[in-house]
Amino acid sequence: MVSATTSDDPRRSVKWEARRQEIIDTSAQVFARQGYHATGIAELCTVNGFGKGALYYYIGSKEELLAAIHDRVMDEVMVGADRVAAAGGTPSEQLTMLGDELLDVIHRYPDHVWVFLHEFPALTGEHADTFRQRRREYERRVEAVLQAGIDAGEFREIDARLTAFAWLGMHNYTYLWLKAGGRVSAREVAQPFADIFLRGIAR
Amino acid sequence: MVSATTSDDPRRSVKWEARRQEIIDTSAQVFARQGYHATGIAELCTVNGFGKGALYYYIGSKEELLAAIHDRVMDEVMVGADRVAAAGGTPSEQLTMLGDELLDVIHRYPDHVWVFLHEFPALTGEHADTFRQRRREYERRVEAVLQAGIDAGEFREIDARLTAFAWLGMHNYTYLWLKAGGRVSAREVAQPFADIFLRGIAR
DNA sequence: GAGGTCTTGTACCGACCAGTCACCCTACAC
DNA sequence: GTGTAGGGTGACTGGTCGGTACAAGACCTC
Repeated sequence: MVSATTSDDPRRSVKWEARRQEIIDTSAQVFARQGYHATGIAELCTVNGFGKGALYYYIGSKEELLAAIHDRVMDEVMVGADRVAAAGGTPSEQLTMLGDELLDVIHRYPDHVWVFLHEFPALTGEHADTFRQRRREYERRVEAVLQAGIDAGEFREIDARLTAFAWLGMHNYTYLWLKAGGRVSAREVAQPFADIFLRGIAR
Repeated sequence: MVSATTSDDPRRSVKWEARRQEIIDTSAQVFARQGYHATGIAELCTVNGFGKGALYYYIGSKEELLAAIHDRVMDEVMVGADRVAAAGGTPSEQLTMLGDELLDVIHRYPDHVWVFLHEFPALTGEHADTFRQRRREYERRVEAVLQAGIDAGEFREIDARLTAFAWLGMHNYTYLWLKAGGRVSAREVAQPFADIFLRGIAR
């Protein structure tokens, strides 16, 4: 899974990349709090401590910044899914691990995920296409695990696609209240969620 | 549950109320497609077939229009919850009915629900307070049914609050693909969802 | 210190924003 | 015929928007 975040321009310095990442992370916080459209470039300049010229030197455009936030989330989610696939195990174990990984990302990047789930319609053109494609790919991974469980007789005869959406909704919706440093850890949520879901679809 | 949508100004004519409702519904479609901030008043004028003056004659302000869309959804959801409470039955039956009602609203008002789930952070002041309060009230209803099931020994010893969020996420997330006139009906989704969830939390 | 590249602040651009205002049109009452 | 009120228009306002141009400072290499 090649990262879509890293600039494909090798001429940029390491320092440039680092600053860009910082701007992406800081801006994600602001977008999460106020919304993408409600946040002006001037405000992003203030919170990032740059003038407009410097900011645009790093971000290209406002939408590119939004796309970078999306990619940051998708990168993490996909890396997690790859780890799960590499680990192997039964479909039940795979699904449990997927939940662990997904909630871990939501827990570690609450602002990025908030932006991701709220502002994705603001992406246009190629950005929108790329995003939809990656999101769809992740959904298919979940669906595939469910289908494998059905085929193996581990899960009952459910609609894999519909059930995948149920699973995704249950987990993604935690973006509203699951935060790093909050009352509960990612694992403390993932465990009971996996309990409910696996019992729910077990043969 | 008194509706918060209906204007509290009794001097307005029936015709005025009807036109206002039409504008709310049409605007919800546009907001759902493009986003609240990305949609200008001028565009709302075009799609609704009014000049600016006439539009403001009905909506008061852009945010009031957004609030009206939110209220429309919450009204429907709350009416559904009241129906369920009035119907009685075991906690399992109650939860099943709540799912039926909720998905029915999402199915019938996909645009309103989309706006509701994406743009609620754009509400400010009193609008935001009212909305948060009503939303929280619905969450507590779900939580209460779960707690009743635990107390009755019908469900196992789960965290009612956490489980309520799981249930809400699973159902609310259908706003992404569940549409009136679509491939599947609300009931066809609610049934397997209830299956999964009730098995998942059964003692 | 010369020359070049990287980095940055600022003035500025045209477009668009939500909202207002003075005025008009039509229907109906008397 | 005149008065009145509900319903409607669209030009206009002050401000903000995302984005650009460009001069100049900072820093590196030789």
